[in-house]
Amino acid sequence: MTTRKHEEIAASLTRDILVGQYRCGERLPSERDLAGRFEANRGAVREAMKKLEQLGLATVQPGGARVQPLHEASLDVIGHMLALGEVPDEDLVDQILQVMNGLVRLAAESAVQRASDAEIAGIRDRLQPLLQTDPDHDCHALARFELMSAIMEASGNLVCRLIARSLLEQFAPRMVPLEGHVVLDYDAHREYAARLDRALAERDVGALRETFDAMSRLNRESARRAFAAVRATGAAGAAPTSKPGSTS
Amino acid sequence: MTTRKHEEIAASLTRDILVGQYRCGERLPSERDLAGRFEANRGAVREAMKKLEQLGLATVQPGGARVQPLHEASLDVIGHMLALGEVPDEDLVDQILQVMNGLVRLAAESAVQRASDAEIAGIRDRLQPLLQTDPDHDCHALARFELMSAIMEASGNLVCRLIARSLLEQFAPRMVPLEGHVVLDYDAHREYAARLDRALAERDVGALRETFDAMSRLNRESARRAFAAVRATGAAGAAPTSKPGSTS
DNA sequence: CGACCAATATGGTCAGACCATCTTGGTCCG
DNA sequence: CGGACCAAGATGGTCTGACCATATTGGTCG
Repeated sequence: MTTRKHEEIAASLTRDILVGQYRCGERLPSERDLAGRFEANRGAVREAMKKLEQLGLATVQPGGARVQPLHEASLDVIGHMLALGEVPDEDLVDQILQVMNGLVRLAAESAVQRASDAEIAGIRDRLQPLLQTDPDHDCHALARFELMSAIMEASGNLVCRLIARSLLEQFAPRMVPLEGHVVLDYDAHREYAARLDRALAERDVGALRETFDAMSRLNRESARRAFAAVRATGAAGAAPTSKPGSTS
Repeated sequence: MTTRKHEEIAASLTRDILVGQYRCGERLPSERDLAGRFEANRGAVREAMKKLEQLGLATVQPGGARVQPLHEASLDVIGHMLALGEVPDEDLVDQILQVMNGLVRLAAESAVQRASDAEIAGIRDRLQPLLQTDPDHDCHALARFELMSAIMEASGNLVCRLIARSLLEQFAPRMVPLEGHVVLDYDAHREYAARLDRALAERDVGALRETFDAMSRLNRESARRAFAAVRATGAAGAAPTSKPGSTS
């Protein structure tokens, strides 16, 4: 292992806080204390505390560091929460899917209203792979990702892009354990892609919204089935039930 | 003097990057070089670089730090971008409003579908101040904020909450210069609040969506007018530090 | 019992050094 | 002449130790 003490310390403390080892408002051990426990110098502990503060999990002040309520944390905690168990928390994944779908919908609306014909055409090009009878799993996933990226870029909404990118970066790596259990309804995707193509061509915001809402339901249902499949196979895996939505 | 060298350095570098002083992909000066320029310890420069990396504005690697494309940055850059000028960028504010409105709409949908009757009642309670003929500016703003918070909490969607909170924390402080130029249509707000109240009571998702979309248009238009007002007054004056009477 | 104050603990900062790795520039071979 | 190769310098990463300002803590005094 690459002697990166501060990462090890930060990961340990992050996990301890997220699973409730340290309660909200409680004081964390002092930096010198932690340095002793982890057999590291105080600089390493200090960098770890900086990371905790950046994640919004704790506030570091002269006199001691205190744990903050989860709902005041940074968006970046999502990745750590997803990584708590071997399989991500299903409720949290559903929340992410809802937000992601909402953001893409918003971006698509902006794109339809703002983007040039060339940009719209670019999006529709990315839509072509989804219109074909192409059951290849990876290609389909890649096409969906590129479609989303194109929509985000054409939306001209930087805020939307930043959030979606951040969420996706934390979300995607943790979905690998479920990848094999996802069964997509390619026919439905093809149908929605066709509707999307038409809505884009005619710049029909209403149809766009309806289609994205339908795709949202499809994606969430698909994830739900994948979790059910994982539960059915991996009965031994025990995930600590840390519910999002917490104290006040 | 804050004597916090690393904050000063980070702020300076952040600003330089955001205004295009350093172009994307370009190498930043070395830590030792920057330490010399800012007459600071390398540790301070190092902490500043950590901050830049956390903001997603630069990647620090052995061999040098390089500037990253803006669309790969963290959501936290929004606050710095808003702070670039005396008055925030209008387009960026509109993007934020769009995303915030979308998030609240999503949260409200989730709340209507998931929350208990007591929680829905709690939201409707927060709606009461908006239903009265109460032209007080600050009270109205506070009521809208609390309504949003209640909806976010009742949604049970942690992701939504974290994003909205982060956005609001960066957004709200920068809106102070425009505060005095915002003219709200209280009648329209009252009408929408009534529709919202009805939609919540009947858990009518369709009506909820329509109302939030209408409120989104109202808020964006309100912001647009405020910017126009600022441009009209600030064009001649040098220092637009207007104090419109009441302080919070 | 409460207010006050000193001793202690804690985080914040700084300085200097060493190490692993990347960059850079020259050199050597084909 | 061009490309591969290698050594020297530069750069970030880490560690050690120390000092300072302030918050905490516990005792003391009124």
